Amino acid sequence: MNLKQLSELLGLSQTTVSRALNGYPEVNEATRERVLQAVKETGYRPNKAAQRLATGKAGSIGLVMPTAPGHQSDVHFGEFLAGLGEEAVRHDFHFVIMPADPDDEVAALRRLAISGNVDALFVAYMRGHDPRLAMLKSLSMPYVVHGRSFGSEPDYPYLDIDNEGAFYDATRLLLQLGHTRFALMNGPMHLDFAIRRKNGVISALAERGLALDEGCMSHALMTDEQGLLAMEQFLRLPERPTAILCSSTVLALGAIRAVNQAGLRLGEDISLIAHDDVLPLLKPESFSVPLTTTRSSLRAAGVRIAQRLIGTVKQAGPFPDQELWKTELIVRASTGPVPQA
Amino acid sequence: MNLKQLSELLGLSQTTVSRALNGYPEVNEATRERVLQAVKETGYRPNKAAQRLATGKAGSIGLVMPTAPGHQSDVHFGEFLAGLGEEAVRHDFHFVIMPADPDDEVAALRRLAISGNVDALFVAYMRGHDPRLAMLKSLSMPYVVHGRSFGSEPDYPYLDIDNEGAFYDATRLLLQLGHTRFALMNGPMHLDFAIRRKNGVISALAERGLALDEGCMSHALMTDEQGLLAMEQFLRLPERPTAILCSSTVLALGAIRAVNQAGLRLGEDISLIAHDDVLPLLKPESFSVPLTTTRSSLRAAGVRIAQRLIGTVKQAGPFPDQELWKTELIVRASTGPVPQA
DNA sequence: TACATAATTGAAAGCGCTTTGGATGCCACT
DNA sequence: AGTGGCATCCAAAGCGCTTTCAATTATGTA
Repeated sequence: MNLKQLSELLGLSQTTVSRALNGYPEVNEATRERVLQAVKETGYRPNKAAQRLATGKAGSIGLVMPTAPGHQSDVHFGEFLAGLGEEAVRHDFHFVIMPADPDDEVAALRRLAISGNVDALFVAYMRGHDPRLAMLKSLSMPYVVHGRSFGSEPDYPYLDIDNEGAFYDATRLLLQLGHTRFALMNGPMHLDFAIRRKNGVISALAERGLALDEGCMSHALMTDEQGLLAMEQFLRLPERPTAILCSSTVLALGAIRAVNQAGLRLGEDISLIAHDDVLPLLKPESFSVPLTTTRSSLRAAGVRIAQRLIGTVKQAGPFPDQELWKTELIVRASTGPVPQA
Repeated sequence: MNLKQLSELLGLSQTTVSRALNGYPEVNEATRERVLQAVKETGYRPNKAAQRLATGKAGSIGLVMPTAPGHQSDVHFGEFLAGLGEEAVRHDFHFVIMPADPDDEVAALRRLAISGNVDALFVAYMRGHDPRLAMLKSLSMPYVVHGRSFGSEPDYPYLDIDNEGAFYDATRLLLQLGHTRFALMNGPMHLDFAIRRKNGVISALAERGLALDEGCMSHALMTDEQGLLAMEQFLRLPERPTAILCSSTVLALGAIRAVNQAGLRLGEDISLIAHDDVLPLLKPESFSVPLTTTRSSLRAAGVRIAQRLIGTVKQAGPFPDQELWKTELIVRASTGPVPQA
């Protein structure tokens, strides 16, 4: 069943049927009803390829999937994708996923853009001074960045969470509980969120005249293993930190294992706050000691970015260019007053 | 730059240029060279939408992304996708990803198929007696199943690993080491791979006149947390098992935590073999006690399935309909002789 | 009542590609 | 010279949709 057949069936022209379907105002409401009814009865579905050809819109958003060892199959990627997908499916949009080595990001993104089968780009894993921004700006294709790029003029469309604020608040909470010896378990140093989280911690500490020692900071891939290693290192320090800030619940997993192995009690000897992306795999509330977290749903961010991207392609109203989401600080049992030595 | 312009530039017809580009035999080699040269110089790229319209091929493969809580953002999904993507990008194929609730799988798959923007379907998370198979067969669209469906006639195209063989071999190894008390930590009961792995263990044990007690079997989502819980339960049994088979390295993570917490030594008091999907997040060789595993790369499976799917759409030679991959049994330090009581 | 205006609808021209159904010229062979 | 067979190439017809431009009818207005 195609447009022609449908229009013949209705005794209308293809033009009118097309307009009725696409919500054009110049078609009689009664006619539109009739068309809609016929669509329901016949099960007619417009041919995507033809629509694309005629409109020049592909109905898809492109994204690069980093694929080097370590970056590979990031737990967060799937969750984010679920968010994008949730929105995309409502608009009959789909994804063009291009796998690429992180070193090839700029080129991969350009290839994707000129490939002609995407209408918009989604960009993630932002770094400080990210080289992709300049390329994106030159591209004349809508895009939204997830995160930001520290050190670059913030004149590009993005959605980010307030990483600095989150870790500032978390640090303040621990300070109020009396802690003075802090450690930060962070993601890879070049990534934007890691930079901002570090800044948040540092500025909260600075207000009390405290500083974050180099030895009390780790930058690593956010895996269980790395969390364990980093925590073991912290625990070996002569002045053992009592307050740990952790960029991911995945890292926290390993970290807590180290704490337990050392015979220490979480929430008593050691307080820990982790950032929670709301991964269904790892619920902070069901840890043996429920985790205090800064929370922001990765999936919700995916939904919102898809909205903006698709909305822009469909020219459906203006969207804010920059959005900064606050995180929630949720206190559970992994934080407690500093132990009396 | 489009076909028309390119052909005018060359003083050829669109027909000839099109054929030269698509490898048709009836075009003079010299002409073809000339065309190829011009393509290089002008940077001409065929318009995908037009090709799709003309050929009726969308150049994409569709997949459903399960999205219910728990199933959500499965670690394995991303890794598998990386494999699919790796192959797809070589052929300028992309994915249409449709998120759907697992309860809605059949309908979602049908919607995807009739949406008209996919040429082939990829289906995963197979269950015993999977209801999707009948629907797929009625669809007249190529598809490949990852895994199989226990209890259904195996007359559909699939790629699976020999789950039964893997766990049979693993069990045999442990038997040879003298173990007699076994436990199996498995994935969700309804999933095909879980059924087959259980069968593998049972049949190896049966050869020695042993059986797998109900209490020594757990079926759960493959998360760290569930691994911990299951192992804690096993360790509380009066006749504590000494040999553990584990359906995932993620489960093993939690399981090992429980072992450590109980003050037992992995590879000495308790032997454990886990199935390793080669997730970059979790390398069995870098566990504190390196893990003995049955290994099969999920990513490689993704690549292969994409090959078959794309090859079928492009009608590039016949592909085997059924493939069963052997797994590797890799012995590391988490297995040892049964402790002398 | 006559005419401008608004409300509906249609015919037809693309969008850029593939492919069918011939052309054309050239050669070898009767 | 006449014929059939090849090797090349092309004109033109779609693929199924959107959209421009124009036609038709209904509605007001003077």
